[in-house]
Amino acid sequence: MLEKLVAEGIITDPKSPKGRLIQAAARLFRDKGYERTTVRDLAAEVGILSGSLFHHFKNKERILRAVMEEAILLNTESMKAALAEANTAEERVLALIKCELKSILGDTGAAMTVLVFEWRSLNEDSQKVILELRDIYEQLWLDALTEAKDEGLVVIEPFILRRLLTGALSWTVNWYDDSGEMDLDELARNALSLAIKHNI
Amino acid sequence: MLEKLVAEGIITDPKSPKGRLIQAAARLFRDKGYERTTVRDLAAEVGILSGSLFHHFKNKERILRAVMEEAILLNTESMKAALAEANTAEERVLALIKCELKSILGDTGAAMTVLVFEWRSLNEDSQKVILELRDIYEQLWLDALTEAKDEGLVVIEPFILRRLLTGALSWTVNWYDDSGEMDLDELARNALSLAIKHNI
DNA sequence: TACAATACCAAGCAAGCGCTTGGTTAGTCA
DNA sequence: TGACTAACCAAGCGCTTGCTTGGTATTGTA
Repeated sequence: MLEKLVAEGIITDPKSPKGRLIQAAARLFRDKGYERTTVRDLAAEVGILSGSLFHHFKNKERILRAVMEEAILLNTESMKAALAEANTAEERVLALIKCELKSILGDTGAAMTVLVFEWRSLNEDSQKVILELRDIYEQLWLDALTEAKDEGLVVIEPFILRRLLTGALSWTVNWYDDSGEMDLDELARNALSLAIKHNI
Repeated sequence: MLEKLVAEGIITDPKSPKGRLIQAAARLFRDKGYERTTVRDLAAEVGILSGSLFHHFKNKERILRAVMEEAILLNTESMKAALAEANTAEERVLALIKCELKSILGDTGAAMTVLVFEWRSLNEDSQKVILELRDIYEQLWLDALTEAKDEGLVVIEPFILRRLLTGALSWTVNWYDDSGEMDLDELARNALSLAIKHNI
């Protein structure tokens, strides 16, 4: 999946200098926030001097944009893949929940957290770019939830439900501990039970 | 309620210079973020020069702390009041949801948003102080949700449910528009239906 | 082996930052 | 009236910030 996107030039190779910089930026932006992270912090993290960053990106904000852009592109693809393997409406909703939780709590977690919490640090142009990518991503959610609503699995309006779920899921980054008792699948089932009325 | 807390010296009078500064800081910190808000921004907002801020607070971080401290104190009191008027477990959960939504989307919304999203800008000491106040606040939630679970209204473990709800509710600040079709009561009922199994 | 293109260094600039200092003004109350 | 205090000004200091510039290694390709 990742290799394919790298080969297509959609995502920067994480082993390249630029790719490693994007990864490091994601971590630092999540941990310290975009504003508190200096270009010197970023450079030190990949072992270069601060001025050398600007060989890879024209300014600091573009690094943030790259982090967000690649995160959303990658996770849109993995959601599509997960949807393709689900057979019922409920399975599709659960698949999306698992996918989003994995993206938030797993390897791309840093970037996803940045995507959610550092939005306002983007300039107008960048916001437009990311927004278009988000729309594609969100449409996958809306389609699945609308289908679930049509089948009577869900009572809340799909786009309201999605927004409530967005908050609930993205907030997990602030409390969920994957070394604790509850594994990610169980967390996903709990989240599913917010959305769907089971008859147990 | 507010007058009482002001009279007791728990909350700064919002009409005093210091109180107006806290209010303005809440708005600016929400809109621009703590880091992006300069002491010059803060001072200009209340019509003084930047240096004069430090007559009221020893440093910028203490302004953030004051914003958070007063927000949580005020809203803990209003939650207690709302709970006192509810008669069943379900009513109590709904009361807390409404209360939290009001605090996020109403007058204290700026401060509550700051409380949720600017946590890491507090230093260690301040985090401890605010954490103690949060514990009191969260215990009100846990008690209500535990009661609901005991009565079979809820299937998820109370402290997991609370955390999912925290995210869902606090995220509303990013999308809910009170001039739109859905009023706050309906939003609260939607949120309640995440938590509680109805037999409708 | 020539030669770009890529990746980086060394040094530092201009602007903005939080905060300090010493002093002034306006209001309160004995 | 005079002592006291809360609120603020005027000026600027020391530091950090994002970013620039001109040059140098390193790498891939023919």
